[in-house]
Amino acid sequence: MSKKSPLLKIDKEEAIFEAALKIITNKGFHKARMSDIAKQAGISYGLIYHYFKNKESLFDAIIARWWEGLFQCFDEILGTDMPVETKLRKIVDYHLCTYQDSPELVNIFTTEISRSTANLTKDRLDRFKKFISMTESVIAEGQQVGLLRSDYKPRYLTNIFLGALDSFISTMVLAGQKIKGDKQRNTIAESLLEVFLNGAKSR
Amino acid sequence: MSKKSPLLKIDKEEAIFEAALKIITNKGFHKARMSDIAKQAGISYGLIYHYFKNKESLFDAIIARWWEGLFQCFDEILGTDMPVETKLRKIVDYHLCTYQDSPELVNIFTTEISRSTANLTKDRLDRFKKFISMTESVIAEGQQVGLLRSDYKPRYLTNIFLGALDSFISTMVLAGQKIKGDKQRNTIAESLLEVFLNGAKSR
Amino acid sequence: MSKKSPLLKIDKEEAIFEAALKIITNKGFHKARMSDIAKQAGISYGLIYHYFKNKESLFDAIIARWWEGLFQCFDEILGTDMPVETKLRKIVDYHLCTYQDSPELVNIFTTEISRSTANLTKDRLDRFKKFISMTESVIAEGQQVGLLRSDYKPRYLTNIFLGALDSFISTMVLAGQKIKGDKQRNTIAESLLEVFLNGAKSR
Amino acid sequence: MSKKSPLLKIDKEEAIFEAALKIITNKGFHKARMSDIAKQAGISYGLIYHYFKNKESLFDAIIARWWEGLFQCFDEILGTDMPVETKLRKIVDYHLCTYQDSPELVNIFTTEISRSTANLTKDRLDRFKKFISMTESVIAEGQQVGLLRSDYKPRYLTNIFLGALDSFISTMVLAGQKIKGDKQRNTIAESLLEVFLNGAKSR
DNA sequence: GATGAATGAGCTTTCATTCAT
DNA sequence: GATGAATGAAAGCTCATTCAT
Repeated sequence: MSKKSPLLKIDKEEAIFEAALKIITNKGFHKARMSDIAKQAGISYGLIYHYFKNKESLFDAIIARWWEGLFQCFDEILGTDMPVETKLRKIVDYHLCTYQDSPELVNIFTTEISRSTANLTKDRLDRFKKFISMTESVIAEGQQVGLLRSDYKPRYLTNIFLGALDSFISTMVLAGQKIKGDKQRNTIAESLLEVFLNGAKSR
Repeated sequence: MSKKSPLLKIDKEEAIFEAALKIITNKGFHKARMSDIAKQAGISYGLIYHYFKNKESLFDAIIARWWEGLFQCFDEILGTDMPVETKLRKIVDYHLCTYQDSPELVNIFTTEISRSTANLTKDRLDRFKKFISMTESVIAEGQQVGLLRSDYKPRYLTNIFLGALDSFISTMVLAGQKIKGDKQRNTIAESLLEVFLNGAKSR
Repeated sequence: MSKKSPLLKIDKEEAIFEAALKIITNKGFHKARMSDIAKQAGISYGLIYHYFKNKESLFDAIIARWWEGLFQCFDEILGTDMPVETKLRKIVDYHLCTYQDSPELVNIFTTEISRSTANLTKDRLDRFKKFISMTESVIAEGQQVGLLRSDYKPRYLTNIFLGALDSFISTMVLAGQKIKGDKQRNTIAESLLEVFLNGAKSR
Repeated sequence: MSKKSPLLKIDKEEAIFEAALKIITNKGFHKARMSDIAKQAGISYGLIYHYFKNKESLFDAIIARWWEGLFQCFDEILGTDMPVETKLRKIVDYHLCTYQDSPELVNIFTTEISRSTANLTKDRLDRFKKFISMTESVIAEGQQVGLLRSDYKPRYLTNIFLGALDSFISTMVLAGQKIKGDKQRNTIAESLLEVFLNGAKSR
């Protein structure tokens, strides 16, 4: 990149990663060219293949980063006795925080995975289902403890919960909006949760 | 009458349309080949170009059908004195009914337009924004008449509403679920609306 | 064409012919589409194939008309005792008169045959060579009777003669100029001939 | 040094250039396939696109080489006090020398540009007109200094001059003739000029 | 005769991937 | 590690030609 301080191996891989994020966000996976990514990363395109097997695996690496963070989030949630409200709040926070840090990562997840049947491999779908069902287990717990109404299937409430969350993010993605600071992030999280909890609360 | 009841002109165009719906749903717009579509429609691929200028305009025709129905739905809603609940219900119904009739159409809208920045042309984005803002006007009306809480921006509530709706559909799309009959459709519509209205109700 | 007076067979063939002239002139043989020609002729494109075997033979028909006129011109020249100046003048006149009547015909001959190796079939080349050699025989006759200098090969003088003639026409073709009336045609013919005869005259 | 002396970058581009010259000469621009050119150049056809944007620009590169040489020739002519005969001789020489070196280049210019309205873009036509008018300025100078007769428009004499020149070359092109050595080239140049100067001389 | 829907070979162009240097 | 020249499969699109009506 710069003449004076050449990137270390790990930095270069990261540079490619970031470049891919940006390009895939802008053009979509199919229209993103390896040469675009290389140019964005400031390297020759042949070099990408030293760090990533091919375009697909570069894509997988991106998706993996999303899932790793998310599943780690669930590790801190599942099987604990923290209140259901807090668990849901943590799920919301993971989405919003990641969006704050790397809107592109969330965008790619939203556009290329969570909505696209086209890019779905077996692996990707499995992880997606796992995510849904882990969320559903939190919702179900909420029904068991009497926080959420039990007259709807947990899957329905899960859909509504994740849908509202996803919609916020998608709208911001489409509009190119950034979350400005932690305060705005909190407002969004709170209104999201409150409407959901209120709407779905047991009575 | 005829030996094997050949398709009329309009039917042939419709056959291509349906084939495109199916193929694009399965493979996504970019991986969908014109030759796939032709094969699915049972015609030679050169013929597609008699009915549609190119791949893009075939795609546009698909999207147009979605928007036409939706905007017609809004024509019946906006500027009338029907209750806000009914208006929201009609929006939900349009989505679910269309999904019932043609899951592929809804799928394509969901995956290729409402979530994808890559396929967004100016025209497509404009229609999308129009849709959001018409929905928002219904939500805002709900706030004015005291049905919905006014301490959130109408745009927030709109996101939550559309997000929940969209999520239901996306989940069904991903899982390949069909809506089985009008009864199930009603159940979904009602639970969706009730949770939203309850969660967002003024107090 | 018109509802009231449908074209006779011969007229329709002529209409196609004229349309082909115009389209090929404008776009060149390769870019001229049969559908362009049909549209120009006011008929459906399938009908062209009732009158002409295929695109190539339509092209041949055009070229044939040129050659027929030209060879008829030579029939009136060769083997007669008319002065060489008159003979040359007749060759010039054929070119200019045809250009006056149908600039497109001359244009096609000039651009697609007399200059293009690409469109040269054996047949076409043979007729072209025949044309050159008949002209050369007139030039040679001029040398024998002492009108033209004999220290150059007849082929050289032929080239100069035909080149000057061709150049006039090509320039007019490129510039889209028409010959305005017989008077201008005469002026051109005379200056052409005078310069040539004077330059090539025996001394 | 190297195992089999691979072509340098510049050589490879030149190889494609030469291959294109040959193929376009044989088949014409429209029938010349990129794959033909690649095969002729001994490379894969994808590689052509590393060196030339597309077929059109490969064509333009060919034409550009012709014009560059020609306009350079005029640079050495215009605005100098060299005799008009010498100037005309230099124009003739450029054509004949180029033909000697690269008959294909001259052929393509002659067949695809100077005679074809089909391949004429605005740019190409402009350069062509520039060429005509620079020649005309030399002719006009000849009229002013009393070398050439002034009772004809300079444009007429220009047509005759360029026509004779062009015709020689076209005839050789069509017949596949080569200019054998400088001596033959001189003979052609001299006879061409003498006939023209003599025919057009002032008296 | 007349139409234009239907066919499919054939072309240009793109771009992921490889590999010699 | 780094480069970018080289490859060639793959896809969109065109259009001459056929043929059922």
